[in-house]
Amino acid sequence: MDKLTSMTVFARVAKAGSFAGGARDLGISRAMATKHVMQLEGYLGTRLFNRTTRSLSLTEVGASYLDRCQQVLEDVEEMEAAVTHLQTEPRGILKISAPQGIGVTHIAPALSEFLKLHPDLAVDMILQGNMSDLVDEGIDMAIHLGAIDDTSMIARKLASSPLAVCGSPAYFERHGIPLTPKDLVNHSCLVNWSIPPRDQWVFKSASGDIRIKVSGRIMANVADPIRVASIEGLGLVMLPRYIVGKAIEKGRLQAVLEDYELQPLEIHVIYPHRKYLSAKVRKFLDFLQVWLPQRIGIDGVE
Amino acid sequence: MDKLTSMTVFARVAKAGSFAGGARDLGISRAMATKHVMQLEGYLGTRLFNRTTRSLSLTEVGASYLDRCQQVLEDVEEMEAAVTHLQTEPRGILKISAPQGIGVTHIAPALSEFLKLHPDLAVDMILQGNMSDLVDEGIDMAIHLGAIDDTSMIARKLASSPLAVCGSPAYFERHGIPLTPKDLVNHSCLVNWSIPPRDQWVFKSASGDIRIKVSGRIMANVADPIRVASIEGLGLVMLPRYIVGKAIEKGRLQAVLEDYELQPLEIHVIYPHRKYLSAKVRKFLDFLQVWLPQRIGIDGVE
DNA sequence: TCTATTGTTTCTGAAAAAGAAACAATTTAT
DNA sequence: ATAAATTGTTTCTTTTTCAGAAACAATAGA
Repeated sequence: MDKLTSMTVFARVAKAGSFAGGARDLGISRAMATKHVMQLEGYLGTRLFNRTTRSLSLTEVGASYLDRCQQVLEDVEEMEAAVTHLQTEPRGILKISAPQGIGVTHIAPALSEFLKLHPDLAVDMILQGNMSDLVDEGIDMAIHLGAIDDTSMIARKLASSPLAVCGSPAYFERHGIPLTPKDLVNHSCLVNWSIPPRDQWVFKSASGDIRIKVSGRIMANVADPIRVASIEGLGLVMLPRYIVGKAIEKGRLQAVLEDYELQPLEIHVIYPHRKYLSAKVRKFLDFLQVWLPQRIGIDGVE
Repeated sequence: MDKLTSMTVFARVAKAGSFAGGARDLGISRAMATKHVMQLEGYLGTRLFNRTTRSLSLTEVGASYLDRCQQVLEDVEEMEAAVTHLQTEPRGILKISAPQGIGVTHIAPALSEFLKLHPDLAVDMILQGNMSDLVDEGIDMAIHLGAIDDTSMIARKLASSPLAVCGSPAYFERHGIPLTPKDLVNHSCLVNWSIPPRDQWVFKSASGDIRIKVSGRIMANVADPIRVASIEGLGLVMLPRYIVGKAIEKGRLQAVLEDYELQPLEIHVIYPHRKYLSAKVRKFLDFLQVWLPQRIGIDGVE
């Protein structure tokens, strides 16, 4: 039984505070979590956990072991990162997380092209993961929309896309066209709460920012449903041009409040702060940096 | 395939300079050595060795990996030592090396008694290994006779035993009894060359040390054959009392040159210099420290 | 009380690990 | 120079191990 794996399991169980939790985190069965830790205990000849049938606590030895364990696991990780850093050709699996909208419209096509250049590379794409724990999930990089606050990561700005407030012509026929941001409070505004600041739409004006708290009958954590709902006439949406561009072009949606400037949506890529960056991450970063600004704004969902 | 094992194999192969050599050192087949390294290479996506069918050299990446590898392996070892250090009860396998003579007469009995006290302990005893590479062989402790020079080890003096020059009455009848050390050059002296200073017998006298270079028809690296040969009348031996005591007592051997003082044979135990000492080593050291001085000198081989 | 969840054990199919033998390539010995 | 030995690797087979499903006892919460 791979000792490093057992150490990982042990550390995770300790962190989660339970075998079941640790097993879930790692995607293995409870049975295996137990076995790994037992193996370790057998090998070391000590209990690492005090188990009282339902609650775990680290033994004194276990606590001491955990410390060093984590250090060793980190070292191994860094060692391997250092090696893959020396590679020039991307290979292995690139695990990338992105919001659904841009993920489908831009990142996936970018990846397709990138994969063609690098035959030894594979991709694991996670759309709309909660992205709270990049490193926990083993994610190499994540696309992030809007403001950045997490400082433990490195963020690089890739592009920005203008936002548009829009609705369907049918909707405007029934409810009228808002002429100032304040009018929005009387409209049904469909919100994509995955892009901060969630249910507030911010307009720029000479007299400072105007924040409008909007609400409507649909909220979603991805852009597509509300784009569709908006076309169906269910309300207004504020979405980036790369999502609604085509719909506006074809007249299915109509932009409003165009005299009021909106803070463009910034598109960042964030990745864990590491001493060594693997070739796959390094090269795809560079690739995106060139590719995305070229494509953003000229496309849109059909 | 256990990654730590693979790392160990890789490090050993690199050290040995060949797969076959590394495999021999580790006691595994050449096939496995290859596989372990290949696995590692596959995982890292780089060659670690440049193999030109018959000669090995580390890749640039391989060299960098080796460094960190060794560090990690050391860390793991220390981590586990730290854990076993916290144990109070000896357990696992105590690997101990000793010269054949004292190994059989004293260390083995001591171990028997010690094992009775500690049910979770097992022993791996190596008699008369060349003991050059204590840590390489994974030996926990070694009994050493005579002067100590290796400083990378910790040595603790356990006891000392007087040496006796003796031969069989039949031998003396035929060749006469040596009256001074110098007479020895005309005698057949059977030498145990595993105890330094090999073929020189050193006597103390008022006018300084007298070193006599002796020679005879039998040399051995263990004491027993020359003890037996001496009893058979084949020559003189210089052996510790705990070996020849009984034979002298029973008249099968006769001590000579008793007016000349011999540097007593010192018995040390040496063990690797480690930050953490396992319970099995710690406790057996203490056990021997008490047990051996009590027994040495009162016994002898039948 | 009943239900859900925990840690562990048992069992079974799948996966792998390890070495023996075979092989080509190459060095060393005779 | 020829033979013998040694090297790294591959193939093949046997044995061992691994991993999860299911079952189980124990416990916490509703």
